Amino acid sequence: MGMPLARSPVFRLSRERRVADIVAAARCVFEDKGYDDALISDIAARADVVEGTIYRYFENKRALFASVIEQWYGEMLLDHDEKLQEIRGTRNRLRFMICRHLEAIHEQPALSRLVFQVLRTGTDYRQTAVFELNRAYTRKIVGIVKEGQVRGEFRSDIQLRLVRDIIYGCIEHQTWAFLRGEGDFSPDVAADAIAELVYRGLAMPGPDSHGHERSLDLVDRLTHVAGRLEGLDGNAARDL
Amino acid sequence: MGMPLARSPVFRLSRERRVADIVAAARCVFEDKGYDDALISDIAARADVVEGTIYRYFENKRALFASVIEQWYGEMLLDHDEKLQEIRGTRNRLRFMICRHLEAIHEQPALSRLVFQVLRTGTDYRQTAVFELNRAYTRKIVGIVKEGQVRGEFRSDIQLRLVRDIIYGCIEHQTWAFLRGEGDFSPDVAADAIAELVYRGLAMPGPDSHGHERSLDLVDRLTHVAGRLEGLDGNAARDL
DNA sequence: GCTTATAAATGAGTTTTATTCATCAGTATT
DNA sequence: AATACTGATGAATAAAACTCATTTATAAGC
Repeated sequence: MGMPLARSPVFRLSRERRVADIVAAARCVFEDKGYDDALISDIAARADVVEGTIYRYFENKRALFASVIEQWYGEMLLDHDEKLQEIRGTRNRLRFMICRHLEAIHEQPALSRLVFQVLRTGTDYRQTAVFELNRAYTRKIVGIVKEGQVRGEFRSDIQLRLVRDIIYGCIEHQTWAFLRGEGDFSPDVAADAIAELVYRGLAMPGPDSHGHERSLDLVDRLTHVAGRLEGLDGNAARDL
Repeated sequence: MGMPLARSPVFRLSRERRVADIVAAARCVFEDKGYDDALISDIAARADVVEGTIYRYFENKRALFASVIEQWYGEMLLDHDEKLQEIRGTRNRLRFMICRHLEAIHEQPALSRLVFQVLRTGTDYRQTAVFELNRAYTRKIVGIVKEGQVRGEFRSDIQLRLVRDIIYGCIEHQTWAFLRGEGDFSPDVAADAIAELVYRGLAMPGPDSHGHERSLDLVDRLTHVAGRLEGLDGNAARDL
């Protein structure tokens, strides 16, 4: 029998700190290896711990991955709300939401793909925190469409769920080629096209509907801009 | 050293027959266990062969899965063409395609889910036979829309790719809850709703009233100016 | 300062599965 | 009948997720 090997010096961290380190390491590894090829041993090495340590804090690989995504979603949703508040007009608000989603995918293709591939396909998806975050996010779109209905821009006989599915589904489908690494796309251009088509599909029927909603939209924007020009404080000046 | 164990009697089949058996067995197992939980040993047992035999005919688990899906797609596309030929009218034809896709998902939720989860996410998807079959399928939708444009029912300024993505994306998104086993849906009802919205989004706008051109023109100019003044977020910035 | 309880961390297993390979044995060919 | 061919076997290998008994840094109580 050999005598016990000397252990490498052990650094003990608080639970929070260690968890944060592991999640950060996992995020890197998942990003550049995908889910299956990301090894727990890779993650452990990058986080400067041993494999067993990871299982002290996470039930399994999937749970660790879920934590990574939760963190990412949290970051994203933060600056979202404030920016949306500044946007006036149904059309612009709709376009903003669409564009944001496209941008998120464009900036984090690897993580986005994994959400679609790994997380959403699980039967336990509804119990996930990510599911809840997603709901909060999609509720905003639904809210915007409702608003449009109240203002008389949109027909009131459309199912809100359907609109949500059209928007998110289209965005996703449109980005699949990019997510597989086949070429690039412009979130701005794509957002314009999608918003246009969706808007038209929802708009009130009638010969002048298109012009009508656009002028309503414009009145909003001009009101907003006029307010800013009238104020002409430091903020507005910077923005010009 | 022990003497060699007696082998179970060996049944030798033709290559084609054996492959067919294995694919059939694999399809069953994938259907009720999903991809990860479907073991090669399960499949081998159901096909009455030993694990090694499977690797004689398929490079790996993924390739076997791809074969299963190919077979399924093949079956589906067969009766598709003839039925479509009987349908008259752009709107009906569009609705038919949408409904068919919804029905396929409704009838084979397990396989559908696996296509989305396993096959489409792979970087080698474009090299797959399934990819080609999918293209053939989507080309039909594009064809119908083009036809609609020629007949003057649809606007001609819409991107065909976008229409395709809207339709498929929406279908998919709408069926995700079902695919995770949360409740049911009616392909017929869903098809109506989707077809309606899409049709409206593509349809030619109604005739304009007098003098409307001018105000539309003005709206365009003001919109542009407003965009420049607003230019605080990345959205409006593109107008500069 | 010393003892002791707590929980962070280790690293050597265990288990589960896909995959490989040397060998065997029906079937067809000469 | 001898030979080549190829379908089939099953034991072995390998890769990775996951477990656990043990160790030890840190903090709390005296």
